[in-house]
Formats: sequence, C-alpha cells, structure tokens
Amino acid sequence: MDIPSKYSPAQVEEKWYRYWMEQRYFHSEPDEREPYTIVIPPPNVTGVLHMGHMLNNTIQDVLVRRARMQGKNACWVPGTDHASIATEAKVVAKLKEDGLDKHDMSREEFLEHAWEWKEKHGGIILEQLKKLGASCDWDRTSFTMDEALYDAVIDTFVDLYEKGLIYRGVRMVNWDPQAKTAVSDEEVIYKEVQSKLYYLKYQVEGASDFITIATTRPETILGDTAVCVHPEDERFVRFHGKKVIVPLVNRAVPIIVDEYVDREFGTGALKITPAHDENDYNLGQKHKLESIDIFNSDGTMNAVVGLYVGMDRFAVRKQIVKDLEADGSLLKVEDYNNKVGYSERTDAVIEPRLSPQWFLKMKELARPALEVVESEELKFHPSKFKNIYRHWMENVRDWNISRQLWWGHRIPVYYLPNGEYVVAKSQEEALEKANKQFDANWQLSDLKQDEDVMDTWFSSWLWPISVFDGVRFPDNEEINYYYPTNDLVTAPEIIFFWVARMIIAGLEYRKEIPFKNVYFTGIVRDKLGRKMSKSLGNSPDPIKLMDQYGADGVRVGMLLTSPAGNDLPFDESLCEQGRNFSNKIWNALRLVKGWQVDENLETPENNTLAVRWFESRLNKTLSEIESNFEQYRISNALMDTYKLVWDDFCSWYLEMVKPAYQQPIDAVTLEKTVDFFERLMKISHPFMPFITEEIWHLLRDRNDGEDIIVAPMPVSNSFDEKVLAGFDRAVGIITALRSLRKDKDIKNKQELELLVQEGPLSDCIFYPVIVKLTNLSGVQKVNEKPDDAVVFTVGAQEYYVPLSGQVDTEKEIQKIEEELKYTRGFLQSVSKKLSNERFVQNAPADVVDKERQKQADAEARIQVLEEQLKNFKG
RNA sequence: GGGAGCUUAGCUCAGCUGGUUCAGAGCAUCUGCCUUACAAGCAGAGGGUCACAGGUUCGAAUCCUGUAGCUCCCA
Repeated sequence: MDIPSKYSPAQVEEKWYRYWMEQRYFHSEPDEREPYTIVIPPPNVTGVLHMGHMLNNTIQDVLVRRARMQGKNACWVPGTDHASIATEAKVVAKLKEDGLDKHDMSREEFLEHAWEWKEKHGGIILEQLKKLGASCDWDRTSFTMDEALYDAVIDTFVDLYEKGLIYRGVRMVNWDPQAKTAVSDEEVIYKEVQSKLYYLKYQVEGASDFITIATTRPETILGDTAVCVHPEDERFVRFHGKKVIVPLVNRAVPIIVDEYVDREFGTGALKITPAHDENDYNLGQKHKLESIDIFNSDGTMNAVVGLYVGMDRFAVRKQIVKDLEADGSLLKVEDYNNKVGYSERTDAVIEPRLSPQWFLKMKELARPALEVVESEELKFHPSKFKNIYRHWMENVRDWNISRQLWWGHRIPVYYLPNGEYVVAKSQEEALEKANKQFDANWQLSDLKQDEDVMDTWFSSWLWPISVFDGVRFPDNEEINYYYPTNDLVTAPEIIFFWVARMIIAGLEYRKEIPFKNVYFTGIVRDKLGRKMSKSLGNSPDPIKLMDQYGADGVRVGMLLTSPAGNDLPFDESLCEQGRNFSNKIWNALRLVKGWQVDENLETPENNTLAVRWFESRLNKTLSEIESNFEQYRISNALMDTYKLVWDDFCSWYLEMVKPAYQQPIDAVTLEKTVDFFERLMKISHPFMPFITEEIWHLLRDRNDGEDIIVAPMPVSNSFDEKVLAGFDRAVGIITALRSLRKDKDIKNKQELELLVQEGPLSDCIFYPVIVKLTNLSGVQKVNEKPDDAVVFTVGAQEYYVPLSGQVDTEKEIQKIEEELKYTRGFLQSVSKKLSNERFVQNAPADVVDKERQKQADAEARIQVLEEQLKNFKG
C-alpha cells in the first residue's frame, strides 16, 4: 500500500464533511431514542468566525458527536441572531457608502435594505463552521427574525405586559445628535480632550452671598434644577436649606446636600442638571428634582427656556460664556482635561438624554431561576460561576428592553389619539382593543406604533424554546421531545445577558429549565494575555489556521489547554501539536497497513502479553475519559486520549508487537491490533472527526452506512490492575536498561544480558517483552551479583547487567551511596511519623498502614543497597 | 465604588472530602540518535520553599486570617 508519510487533511476533510451531509447524519427527527440536544449560542448575523467561536463550537461538536456515538438522538440546532445594533450600524454604513442616508428613508425602505444585506452577508459564519466539522442539523438553521421566532418575541412581550411585568419608564440614553439615535454604551468612545472648567457665581436668593460652582458645560446651566454640596462640608453649611438663582435664566433652585459630592473637585459645589447628566439624573430622582430638557434631538437649543433657541449646543457654549462674563457671573476659567464620549459611528459628542423606554420587572422572575441553579438542578461548569450568578440574581435590576433602532422586533405598543396606548400582537388587534377600551371609532391610521425595537437579548432569551416553535405552539412534538436541552456551551461574559435570562424564560414559559448543564468556556487571548479582537488585529484567521494545520489539528490545539472557565492563551504552536498528533496517528496506520500476515505463524508470547496489557490499559484510560466527560473536563479527556494513542499505543504497544524488518505478523496479533486501532479511532472521533473517519475506512473494508460518525462509542470494561502494575515494573526495567546503554554508550545492536537477583519480586510476566524492546540475549535468575556487572534496582528488586571491563566501580559506588542517602532520609521521615503517638492514634488505620508499608519498603531497599555497596567495596 | 476569582516547573494548567495517585501533566529546554511507520520523529535527563506572613492540626499546595500582585464582571 502506498500511503504518503505526511498526512494532508485538506481533501480528506472536505470529502468526509460532504459525505456526512449526503448521508444526513447530522439531521435529527424525534423518535423513541433518548434525545441529546444543544442549541448553538447564535452568533451575530454580522459575525465572521473568530477564535472564540472556534473554541466554543469545537466543544459543542465534541459533545454532540460523542452523544451521537452513544446512540442518542443527537440534535445540534444552529442559527444566528439579528444583532440589532451591530447589523443596523453595518447597514447604515453600507448605505452611506452608496450615498444613501437612513434618515432620508422610511422604516420600510430601510428594513428592505437591511434584509437584503442579511441575505447577502449574514450566515457566512455558519458556512465557516462547516469547515471546522460542526455536525449541526443544518435543516434546522434558525434566525431570531424568522417568522416563528419573531412572533414568539411579540407574543412574549404582550404576555408579560398583560401579566403586569412590563412597564414604561424613563431612562438616560447615550444620544447621538447627528444620527439622531440612541447608541449603546459599547458604541461610545471616550477620548481625553482639552477643555475648560468654568467657575460660575450663583446668587443666594434674598441675600448678597453667593456660591461658586465649576462646570465644563456652562450651556447646561439652563437646565439646572439644584446645586448640591456635601453635608459635612463646612464651607457650605450656611447655605443648607437656602435657594440660589441660576444666572441668566434667573431660576431659583434649592441647595441640596448629598454625600455623592466630591469635596475635592472644583469648588465642592455641584450644579445639578437631571435631564442632561446620568449622575445628576440619579440624584434628581433621589431628591425629587424637576428635569428640564433644554435640547432638541439634533443638539440645538429648544424653546423651553427661551434663550438661544435653535442654536447648536457648542455655539451656545461660546455665547453663554460671553453673556455670563457680561453678567458678572463668570469668576474664572481654567484649563482642564477630561474624558468626553464620542459616537463610534458619527464621531459626534454624545449627549446624555432622557428617553421613554420599556422595562421588564425582574425581581419575581429571577427568584425561581436562582433556585434551580442553587439546587444544582441546573449545573454550572465550573461551579464557581454560581457565586457570580447568585450575586446578580439577588441584586437584579429591571431590564430595559427598548432600543432606539429599526432592525429588530418592533415593540407592539400602539399610541392612540387620546394619548393612551394599547399593547397587542398586531395592528388590527390593537385597533379592536383600542376602540373597545375607549369606546371609540378610530381607524388603523390613527394608531401610531412605538418606533423602537426590542433588545436583541429579548429574542435570544427564548432561543431554546423558539427554535422548536415552542412559544407559539407550546405542545408541539418537537418542543416536547427536545426540550429541555442538555448542554449549553457559552462564554462567562454573557452569563447575565443571556444565560440567566434563558433560565428565566424557560421557567416562565415551559415551567422547566432550558438546559441541564452550562459549560462556560474561557476567553481566547493572545500570547500577551490580551483579548483577541478585530481592532487589535491580534487574532489569527481561523480559516487559514485550518488550511495550515487541518481542522482536526486546530480542534485539538484549541482543546488541549482550555479547561472549563479558564482563559486560553492561544498560540499557534498548539495547533502544530494537534497537527503532529494527526500525523502520528497517520503513521501508525502506515505501519499497521504495511504488515504482511502469515496465517501459519504462531502468536509469539510477547505479542500475547502486549495484547493483554493494552486491553487493560485501554479500558482503564477509557474509564478515566468517561469520568472526565461526566465532569465536563474535556481537555483532560482529550489529554487522556492523546496519551493513550501516542504513548501507550504507538510508543509501547506497536513497538512490542512490531515484527522484525520484512517479517510477517501472525494473524491473531494483527486482528487484535486493528481492533485496538478501531477502538482508539472511535474514542478520538469527537475530537478529530475527519482523520478518524478516514482511517476507519482504511483499516477495514466497510459496508454502506458503516461509518465511524455513527459507530458505537466503546464503553469501559474491567481491567487487570496486576497486569498494569507488572507492566509498570517492566517499564522501569526497560527505562533503566535504555539509560544504561546511553550512559555506557552501548549500541542498540549489541545484545545485553539481564540477571535478576532471586527473591520474592524476581518474577515478572513481561520479561519476553523486555527482551524484545531492549535487545537482550536473555533473562536469568541468579543468587549473587557477578563480578564486572552494573547494578540497578527497580523498587526493591535488584538487577545486574554483566559488562566486562565497562564497569566504573567508583561511579557505581557513588550512585548507590546517593540513593542510600536519599532512602535513609525518607525512612527517617516515615519513622518519625510512625513514632508520633498522636499520629498513630488519630490518623485513619489505612493511612497508618500505608506509612508502615512505606517504612518496610524503605527498609528492604536500604538492605539491598547496603548489600550492593558491600559487594562493590568487596 | 460593588462583586467574583486567580497566584503550583521557563510557559499553560491538573491536583476532588487535609494523609504515596503528593509535589503531577502537556509544551518548551538539555543530551544522544536520519534505529526501515513517523525528525511533524525516537530514546534519555534536568527543572518547583506550591505568591508572602501567621494560624488550626499528629499532619497543610489543600482549611482559616492577613498582606501583596494579577484578572474578570457591574444590565
């Protein structure tokens, strides 16, 4: 057989993915089997594959493939979310490129462009996941704005409103006066700017006294409704309870006291403008102050105060400074550096602005969602995230679900000509409701639907239900079968945004948790520990990585050092390690396929031993892998697999059974070897789906449908501890012999003889294996150390290798003395422990027994070493 | 400001209910090897006061307290 010595993944991976798709192995329909369900954390429809997705989806694929091989009905639902902010920003930018402006078009026109963009660019990421090998049920691909999912969101809003959980409130938003829209906190860029601090005199009402405040934004004094000082600030005690006059507008406002004020800053007196500053707004709420909004949506002055009407806020600033100076209110101006927020999209200075928004009451909803996590009905991996979750849930605040955007689920609130509003699933229903409720005869055109859409999370919190259409049809076959899902794999960053809310929605709408386990991945970082991001440009291109190392190689690389919840400092060398592992497996195949069988050949004893040992080794490791999977220690499971394949199978087993050059192998050993190889490939398949499928088909001729992806996963069997322990001893002997050869510079071709000191430990079933692996002429038992022999000990057993003329007595003595010294020290510490009465009395019996055994072993070893020393010194 | 977590070999991390599975793994390093599956490899070796200081205990990487440093989250 002609197999190249280097494995090339490219064609192999493409071939098998296509084949799996053709065979519809990823597709799931409800049946009588146990379901295993994962819903993908829907990536942004605007997204392209990054390293975080690679990690996250590799883990999901490992879990799904394993479940599939365990005979479960595995269903991995893929999809994307509409990402209202990000997508709308992209569409606006695209329009701008084409010379179009969102503000010049109707909502409908804009949405047409948005859908067009989505059809064209959305879903790239899902195509990329295929290259990774993701075994998603692509027939079930969902999008948060698909009809079923869209309706589910609207239904949910109406339902929660009717339950009295949704209310209208006012909140400060980051207003972009140029785009005339609110932007999210993430879209505000804070820049250090050089500005000025203006000191202004506020006259005390009915007195000649005045108080001085400092501000960077003198134009906002028009909206001032208070001045605040620290209650313990002695400079201002005399002002407590008084009123001051705001310059130019001549409005009398109270002086309030609050510990919020920083006494060191400015003059220690703070002007309060609740309508135009977040902190002032909060203080205003606390002290029940009036909010006076002085700006129009484009940042020009409105008519509320009657000054500077229609002027831009920055022009007002220039003018008002002059006017204040003329008025005698301006005391002084200082240079001052501060941080000012700019819109990421228009670079306009953000204007904090009060805006009516819809809120969801969270407190009651959160309680049961906390309980299921506390009781571990729903488990977090790792469990440390329970603390974070608890803290958030116990201090949960109401959820602002409005977003001042068009792309998304439009809030189903309809405002009526009489200033009231109704909430309904459709315009028609709203009209009916309104006419009934207010005994009116309005037309559709009288209704004005809320302009805002809902927070994207308000759709993705329904994801595990809505992908099975379980909101609109709560008793349909699919939702009943697939829900609750099994595992959710996601990043800890969105534990509140998404995970907590899904749990809430699940309990509210299904009375059942949405998933049984949540696996939190780490964050993929670069070598310097920085989060990988587009703006830093420190993220490798996953597609290129897969081209270079193969998808299997990258998958292994991602998983090797990423225990749950721990950040993964990514390094390409990890993928290299993964690729090398693929190559190692590949070459093992080349070896095994290269063997000629001789049906008449007896099975050599060392092969029988090797098979016996490996059978036990495999089963023991398999049980460890199973346990690691149960605990979601996936990187440990992979490492177990890696060592089983590379160390145990390739380095030990294959070397043990490998026939001499151009010699045939016996049929029994070959059959056993292929069987082992098959099992190893099955165990490895979830981690490395492509190469394992390829090798599976090269190992034997397969019937139709006999593919590894659907082959049953091996289950651990009992194993023989004695055989394993005996082999460990053999390994000790082999290692010692190899070191000896290296030490003495004895070529492998030169045969050695191994002599074993007669004694209780002198038997070992693996001597034939040792003979083969270390090229011995034989193993003999002796009663005494011969002259001219090197001595080594494994445990308390002594071995000799006759080497005439090559024994350096001085060196041997030195070696033995060192070992003796160490063992005596060890014995001393053990004896000390045992002579401590309190230890013997208090420690559990088995611990004391173990210590006694240690003592006996050490004593035996010391005796042996002393004997050796005597012999050498002779 | 509030909350959570981390600190073990050069790097990345395991280490469960204190006690030989207790000081481990992988990678990296060093030393030999182009030994007929694999140099993307084989064989061997070195390397740690378990952040620091106290305490509890017969016994602490593990439990408690404090200190220092780092990281993440805050709708």
